[in-house]
Amino acid sequence: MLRRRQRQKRVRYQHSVGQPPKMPAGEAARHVRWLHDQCGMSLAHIARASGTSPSTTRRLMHVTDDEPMYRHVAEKILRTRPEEPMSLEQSAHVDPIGSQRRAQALVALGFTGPVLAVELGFNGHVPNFWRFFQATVINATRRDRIAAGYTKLQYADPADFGVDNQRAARLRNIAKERAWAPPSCWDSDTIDDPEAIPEWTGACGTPRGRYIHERDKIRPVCKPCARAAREAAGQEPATRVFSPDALAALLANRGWLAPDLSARMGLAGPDSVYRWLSGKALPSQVSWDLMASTLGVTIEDLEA
DNA sequence: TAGCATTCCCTGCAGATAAC
DNA sequence: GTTATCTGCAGGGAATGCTA
Repeated sequence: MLRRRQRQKRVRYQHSVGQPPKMPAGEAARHVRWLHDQCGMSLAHIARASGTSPSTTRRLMHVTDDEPMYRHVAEKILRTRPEEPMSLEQSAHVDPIGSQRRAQALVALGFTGPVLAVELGFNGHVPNFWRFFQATVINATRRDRIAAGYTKLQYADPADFGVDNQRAARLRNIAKERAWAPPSCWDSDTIDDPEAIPEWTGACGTPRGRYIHERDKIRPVCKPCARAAREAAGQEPATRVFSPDALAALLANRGWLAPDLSARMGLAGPDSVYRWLSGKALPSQVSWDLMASTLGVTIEDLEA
């Protein structure tokens, strides 16, 4: 009761001096949006820095200018200053295809994961470099770092970066198995085009390209040429491709979530299942078999 | 045997929602 | 209006399996 009287008294005083407890959220909302969009701060980071709740900062991203909010909360928000400014362009999400092709091209030259994890801006973290090939979006800063590293390395010799011949040959074999094209197969003006294909033969993507692959022994036959040859022959693809959509549909049919499947498969946690569902990782053959038996389907039911 | 590739474990972020 | 909690997911470090 006493607190209530004190609060009513304070509210009367605030009104009398022209500062009611609530004020339009517009100014605070614009400040939060500026900190988030222009300065690269996360909403939780803004909440911590201002001493408010994360849900408050999140709400302010969507309120209208005249929507009321508490003055003391708005003042905390307005006092918050940006940390480590990052431009909107730097934090924007972009298509990773061109960056992935550049990294693949450098592997095809014989550069190893540890070298590329340093030179392409992964802070030397090798697992993240290899995981990057499954990314569906990246930010513009990463794209620019990879482009800079590609420019530096595309005509370089891996030996100059401490890569011995044996390791370089192994990496070139890996690229070969995955049909990753070297820099010579890409043009700088088309490498970022999702529709572009690497030019191994001068006629890739056509039956003639497949013929040139065979004639000149350019191995492996690139995917566009193999597809063109299959289509010309009216054949279905022979390689197995795991389908995240098929897995998602099977889980939905059973009412299972990722943790349910991981528990039934005996995995330590749901992380791998999340990565299979998102397409960011492919299951090993053993995991694929186990997944199929756990779901009571054949491995073909999990193919694309 | 070295080191690459994959998986696991942990932490933190964002969205949704119930509770205060 | 604010806080607490849960879920899904991404990223970093470490461990382990695999291969040349």
